[in-house]
Amino acid sequence: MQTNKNDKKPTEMVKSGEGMKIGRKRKDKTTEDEDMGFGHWGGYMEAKKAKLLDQFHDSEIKKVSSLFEGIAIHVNGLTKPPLHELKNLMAAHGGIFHAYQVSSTTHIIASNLPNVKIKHLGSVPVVKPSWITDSIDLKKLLDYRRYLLYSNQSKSQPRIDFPAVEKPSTSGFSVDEKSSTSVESGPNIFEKAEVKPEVNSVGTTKVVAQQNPKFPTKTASDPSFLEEFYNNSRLHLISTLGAEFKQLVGEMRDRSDGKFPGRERLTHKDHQGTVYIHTVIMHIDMDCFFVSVGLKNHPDLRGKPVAITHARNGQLANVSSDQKADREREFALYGERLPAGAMSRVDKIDAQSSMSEIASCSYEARKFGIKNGMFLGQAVKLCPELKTLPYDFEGYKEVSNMLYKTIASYTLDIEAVSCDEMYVDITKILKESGYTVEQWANHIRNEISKVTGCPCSTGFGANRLQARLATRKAKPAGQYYLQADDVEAYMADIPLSDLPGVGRATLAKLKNLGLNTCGDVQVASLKVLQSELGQKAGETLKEQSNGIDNRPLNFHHERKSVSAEVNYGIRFQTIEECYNFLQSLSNEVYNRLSDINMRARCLTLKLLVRAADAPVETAKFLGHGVCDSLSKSTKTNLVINSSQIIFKEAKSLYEKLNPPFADLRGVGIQLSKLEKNAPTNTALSNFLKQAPERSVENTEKPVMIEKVDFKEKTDDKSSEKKISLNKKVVQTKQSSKRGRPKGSKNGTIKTTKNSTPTASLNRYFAKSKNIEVNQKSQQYIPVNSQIDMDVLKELPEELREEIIKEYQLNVKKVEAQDTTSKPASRIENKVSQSEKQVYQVEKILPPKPTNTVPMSRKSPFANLTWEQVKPIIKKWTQSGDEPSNIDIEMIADHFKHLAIDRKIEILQSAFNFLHRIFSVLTCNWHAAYFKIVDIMQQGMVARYGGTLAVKRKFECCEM
DNA sequence: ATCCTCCCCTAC
DNA sequence: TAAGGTAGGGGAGGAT
Repeated sequence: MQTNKNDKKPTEMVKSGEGMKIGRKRKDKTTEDEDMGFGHWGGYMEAKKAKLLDQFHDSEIKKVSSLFEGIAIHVNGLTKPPLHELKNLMAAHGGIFHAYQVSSTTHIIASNLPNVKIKHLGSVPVVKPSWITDSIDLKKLLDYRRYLLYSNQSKSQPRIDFPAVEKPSTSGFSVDEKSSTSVESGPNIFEKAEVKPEVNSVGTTKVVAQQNPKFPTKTASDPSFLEEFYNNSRLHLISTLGAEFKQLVGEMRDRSDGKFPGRERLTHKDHQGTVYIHTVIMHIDMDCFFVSVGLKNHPDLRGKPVAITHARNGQLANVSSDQKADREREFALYGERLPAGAMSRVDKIDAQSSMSEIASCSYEARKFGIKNGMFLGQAVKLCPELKTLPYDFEGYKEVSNMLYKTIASYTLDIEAVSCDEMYVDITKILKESGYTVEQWANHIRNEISKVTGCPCSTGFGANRLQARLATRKAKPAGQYYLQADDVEAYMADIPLSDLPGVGRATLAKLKNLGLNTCGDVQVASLKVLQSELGQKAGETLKEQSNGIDNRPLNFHHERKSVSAEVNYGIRFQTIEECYNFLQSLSNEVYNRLSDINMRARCLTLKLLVRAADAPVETAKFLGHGVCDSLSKSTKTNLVINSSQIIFKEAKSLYEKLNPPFADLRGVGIQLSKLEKNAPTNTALSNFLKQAPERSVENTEKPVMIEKVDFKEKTDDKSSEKKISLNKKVVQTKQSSKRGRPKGSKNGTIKTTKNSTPTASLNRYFAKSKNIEVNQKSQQYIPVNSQIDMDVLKELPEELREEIIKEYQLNVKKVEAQDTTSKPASRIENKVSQSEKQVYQVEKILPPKPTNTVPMSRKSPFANLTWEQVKPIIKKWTQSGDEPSNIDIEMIADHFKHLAIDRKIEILQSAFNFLHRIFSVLTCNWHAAYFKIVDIMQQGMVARYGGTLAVKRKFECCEM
């Protein structure tokens, strides 16, 4: 329960999910090997780190026996053979592999487990991997009890040595939990571990909660809490799977070859149907997704009221009178905070009711009034014969993948909504195949049903809203096309609750206005709607009530924030526990950030704190109870790209909010203002590694000189003549202390054909040494300001003139020489010797008055946008032999990020670093200088919103 | 006016 | 027992 801190407006924290729930797939320690033959999907594999494609991979494994039929393993920790092999073995021998331990997991495979893990494994036997391999070797399913890693019993109890029970490995053999226990006579230590009826008739079966007092229940104080929580959280799974499919669609579109095997298979039936000219949007949604998947293994329950929950029974045993009193108190408080007119989830439950949430329920259950998100206790009151099924996260993932794979074989005009729902623009499909909407609907629904074994419903319309509302009518297991002519009439009777965006609060407000259907809203005053719901929401509601929806499908999803929050199991007894958890959460959220190769600029800490009048023990086991919610975000524009920074900022925000840690009930970290990380460039990073003294942190200030003293370069005789700056050069400390880059010898530059990018870079970096200084005079001077004809030629005429004028360049044509051994322009390689012309700077810029960045001075590139300049530089870098692999965009991007950092040292380092690179690229120290100023200014202006503060910040940065 | 922060609301 | 996450749209009200 949350309360707005300011207006104390009561709200109820209700998470009602439609149907699909699954848990975040923790990062598999194993990486699946490569592309498994799905050409269409193959490239995605590398990028996704084996997430969604795991299932596809599995499907490629040929089943050779049914040895492990009925067995579902979860591998915990490092094993020999490793996890992925065990996985493959299971697939090959008819077993099931669970990436997470779920309630249907029959065995945990582990080679060793720390105590902390053991105590939370519950009742599932932990078995050594050799059980699997030995069984395969002997072609018999061996009794796992010989392979137990440890005994689940209390240590005081004697370990019983069981005789091996070996069963023939006939294909129909099933090691069902119940049947395997029957092997033993009388009670034994394993019985408790194994008797766990999967299917419960909630109203009748009563299982006494078993809790080993030696192993107190896990809360967020436990280091392994986060992982276990995520492994069991349906909401987490829904979220992460949804995000993954959105990303998947984008990636597939990027990699698509434009061929769709499914679509090609559709026969052109002489185009007997209508040829659709107008856009047709399909909305496709699996019917009570979790239940449908669960029923695949429990066909006996088809047609019965079924719900997916964690809890197995609707009534709790052993509720103390204190607990009952607390519950009543919390429920009352809960009701107080409920928005006026809103439905409560707790008004039909009592102190004994289970508060396990129903993730999904069958249509038969819905007839009793049971809804997704309802507490099991309440549901059982509505329908005592309700059957419950445990979660099967792996199964949901598998079906989701099949669903998306099926649709993707027809089109990639897909907007992923969640793991079981998407919008598809089928206009092209209809046009090409000549199918009518109805023919297509039949076809695709059949195929999905065949492939997934689960029913789905499809709705069609001219926009997403219409398609979606059509699906409502189509459900369950049906299809409906809402035609343009019918929209108006169809909308009138639609209840407002059916509209997307109309949830509990909005519905209550509308109800108070006497509005119940879209028809009501159609004739209501827009002003009234807006004053009640807000500007935007009022407008949207009005439009939607008329069936209007102008939002196009979004095929490419771009993430705007990354977050991780936990509002369950938060019970800290010390501040250290709290900070430790914050650290875990920081790691988690950082991993997600780095998974998508981004960095952030803003961090928000979100806390749920027990309301002052709420009982300390919540009604729901380890729930958050009635809470106030607080949030606070960072105000600096600090680059957030490590878990250390995340933790530091989160901790600092926590200290600002400073709630009593014992009253914490929820913690979340959100990162926003995301930016793409500069793509990693191996050449560049290798280069930096090889020349650490020139890394960003160590580069020196730009060179300065007292007098305009020139002299010929000394490091390369043959190039000296080209350089007209025949003045005395004062060798500075800076240039002399710099390490010599690889590939250069005595500062001379070897030009080698087929040189590596790194060598190239080094070579040119060495050349940038030609910027030399005399530190007495504080003047900037480009000692090596050669401007190639080619460079000038690339620029537009006016710009060329402008540069020459602005820089007062008296360019002089110099006879080309043999320069193969000179540190001259990299361009010479692509210009024939006779054509080669090098212009030289004869007149140098006037002395710079101060050592600050001359803001008023215009860059030679000032009239060009960066976008215009980029292709020019790109051309230089791409067409020549060198520096061939420098990605100019990457460099610029890299610098933009550095440039917008507030820290002056970093800014300055950035400047120096960028300057070096650009000097190399342009062979024009001065142009490079101003280009960088531009880039950095752009970066800062973009970041700081063009305020005066930007200029001040920039100006005060010593360069 | 416009932006930023701290919420609320919604969807799955 | 129970696993109440996560991302995005948007608004109120203060800061600039």
